Amino acid sequence: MSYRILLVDDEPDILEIVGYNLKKEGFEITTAEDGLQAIAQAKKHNPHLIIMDVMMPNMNGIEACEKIRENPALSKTIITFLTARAEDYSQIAGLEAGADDYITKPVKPKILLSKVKSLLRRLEGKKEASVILFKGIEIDSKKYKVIKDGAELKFARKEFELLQLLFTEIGKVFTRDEIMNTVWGQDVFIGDRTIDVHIRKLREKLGNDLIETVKGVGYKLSE
Amino acid sequence: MSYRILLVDDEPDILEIVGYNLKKEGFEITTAEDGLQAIAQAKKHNPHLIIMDVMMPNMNGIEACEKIRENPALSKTIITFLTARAEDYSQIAGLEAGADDYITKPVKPKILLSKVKSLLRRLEGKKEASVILFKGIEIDSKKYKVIKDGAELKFARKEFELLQLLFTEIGKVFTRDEIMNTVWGQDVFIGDRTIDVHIRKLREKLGNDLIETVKGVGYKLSE
DNA sequence: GCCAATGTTAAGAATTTGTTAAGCTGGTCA
DNA sequence: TGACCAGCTTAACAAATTCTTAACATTGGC
Repeated sequence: MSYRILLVDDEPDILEIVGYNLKKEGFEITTAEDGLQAIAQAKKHNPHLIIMDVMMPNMNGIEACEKIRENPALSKTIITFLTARAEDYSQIAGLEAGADDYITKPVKPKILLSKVKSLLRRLEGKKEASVILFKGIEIDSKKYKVIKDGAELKFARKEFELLQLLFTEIGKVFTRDEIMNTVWGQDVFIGDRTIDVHIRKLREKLGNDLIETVKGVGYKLSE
Repeated sequence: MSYRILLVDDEPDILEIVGYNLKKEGFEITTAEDGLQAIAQAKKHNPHLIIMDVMMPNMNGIEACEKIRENPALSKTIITFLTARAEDYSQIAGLEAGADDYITKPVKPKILLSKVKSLLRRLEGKKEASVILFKGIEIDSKKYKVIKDGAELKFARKEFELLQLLFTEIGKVFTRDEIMNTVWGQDVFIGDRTIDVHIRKLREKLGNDLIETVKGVGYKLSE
């Protein structure tokens, strides 16, 4: 049996693009264009996962999420918000509403997929350790939060994703290629300096001795 | 980390179809259109698996396979031929060239996938032993790190790669040609002294009695 | 002892990375 | 709608490191 996913967004374009990508992977897709429809569809199809825009007419995503969470029949449904805010991930209201995760627009197929898969994996019983601790730095990839010495630090999206990548394997050298493919995606071309600039920002916030340059190869977390 | 697969065929159609199917499964795909390209890509990306057509311009698959097999850095790479001959596996010249398996055209996605997966399963067990220990020297190729007697030593890229090569087979003599091809690549021309200089730097850092000169032949780790 | 192969050294070429500031974009808010 | 803003990318230059070379010294096998 394949997983059922409910897509909710008031822009038909988004529904189409995201829907296409998910269908290609074998998921069963249902769609809705506002919060009210979303609730109706959720009841009808009992989806495993709901990907929902926050800003919508009739009823916004937060409210819809709360309503859905009140329904015991849907207690196991995972809810993810789609949000345009690329600023500070952790600030977004909505975890309180019972959401499990966030996906930011513009949606990148690769990231979307890996996220969807990782979310659905929970249903199979496997849990992902979403919090990593190293050198007094705590990364909560579920909440997009970084805490250093007890204080929360703010990271822009690319910065966060880059940091997250480096933390996936502490000490391992990530080549520029790997970094580009993971953070920017396969078919995005950016200049070499761009990665440096992001690394610099991370160093600015986390100190100079966390990230080590391996000249000619890439970057790594220094142990 | 996902598996890297190198696809080699002179027909772009094949590359596209097969590539599409493999990407869908989460593999990282690189492509090449003849034997020469294949060798270059293999060196660059160090794929886990190479799926290669036999008949190609510039350099055919058999030759390319032999070349790749000569490269110690690619010793763990699995090579599979794509062949139109549905006759008798044993007839096909090529196992001698070091190939691991055959896939016959026309390629059926399902069969391809199950074969690819079964081939890659072989690697699971071996799981890149990325750390080698010898004479109190520890080399971690993932982390680009060398530890001698507990202390970490710094190596520049070429130095590290040269050292890494020597460690791929302890005691084996590596000729200057082998060293050049592996560390510098096929089409780079450097003077003879260059290798010496790098060897010297290694000796400087690791002691004079680790690397032995075999005059007229090359270098090796002394046992 | 001769001669080709290798060792050594330091200089400067070449490459890679760091830094800064400016421009662009897309979203937000009045 | 338009001004504003944060985030991303780029370009240009600076700095740092690595790589290569050339010139000369030394070695070891024949």
